[in-house]
Amino acid sequence: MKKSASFDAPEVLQDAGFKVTPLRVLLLEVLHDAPKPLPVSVLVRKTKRVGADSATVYRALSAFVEKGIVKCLSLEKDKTSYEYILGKGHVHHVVCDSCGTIESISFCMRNIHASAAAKSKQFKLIKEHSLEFFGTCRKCVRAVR
Amino acid sequence: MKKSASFDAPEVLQDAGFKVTPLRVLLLEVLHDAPKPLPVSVLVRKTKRVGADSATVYRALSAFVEKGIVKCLSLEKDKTSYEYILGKGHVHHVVCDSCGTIESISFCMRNIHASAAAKSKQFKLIKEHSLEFFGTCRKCVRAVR
DNA sequence: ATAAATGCAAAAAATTTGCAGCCGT
DNA sequence: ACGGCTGCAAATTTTTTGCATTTAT
Repeated sequence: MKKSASFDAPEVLQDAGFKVTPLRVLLLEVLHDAPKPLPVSVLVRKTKRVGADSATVYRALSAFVEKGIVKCLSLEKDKTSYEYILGKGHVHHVVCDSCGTIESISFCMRNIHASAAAKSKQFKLIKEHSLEFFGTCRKCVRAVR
Repeated sequence: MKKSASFDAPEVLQDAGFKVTPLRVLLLEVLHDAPKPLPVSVLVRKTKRVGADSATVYRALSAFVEKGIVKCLSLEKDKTSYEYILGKGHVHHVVCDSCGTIESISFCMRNIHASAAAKSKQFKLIKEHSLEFFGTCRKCVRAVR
């Protein structure tokens, strides 16, 4: 298996003012290469190979979030996941309510923030949104038949 | 302070096949009367007055979710909340990124499931979605000035 | 009567913190 | 050399589970 050819994790780390350590490089590569958000459990497991402690992983993830490199989200109950977002446009997800499979999709809605702000009493300006879909994936639909 | 005049918690419980116990009645009323999702910590605290243990609250909440009476969601990191949904249409939320205030808003998007399904490879049919907005509420905008 | 619901205690899981030492810059 | 980063251990917080007992139907 090959690493992404064009992604330069050390550069991203340096640009964000971080040191280039083995854990953070690996963590960033794993996150960048994933086609969908990865749960903490997976990130902790994958970084065990460089001897990383879960506490360090949590700390690195928080640091990444602060710099806007990754995003934290919880699509499934009691399952926090992280997703690489730097430079990427807005991404949404579809979650399988049967097996938990997650697919990322791009989906653009114009003026949605303004429309939402118009409905709101307490907010004048809305800056972000998250949109997630739920359904049963083809594999699980087949399994039920 | 008066309880909602028309909401009959015992009836909802019975219809769902549950027993009508003090805790579950109170819990359901609290959830029903709230204009926004309530975090577990709040629900546990509010039900302490009938001597409820947090384990019992968790169990009741899970039971409610299974019957489709309430919905579980986590709008803020590491903060699981529950919201009454029985009979209500789709509700969305706006979260203040500064103080965490949550406002519920109604917001309808036609054909959004079909549009999303069209973008997806792994899903043919999408059944649900969640849409949450983030911004800074008027109070916090004022505070920063 | 009987099955569901509860309280209590204990366990398990998830996340955070303190601190001394290591390592990138 | 400095400060960020790390490992390790311990503390917190959140959620779940087992079990004997109570309670609604």
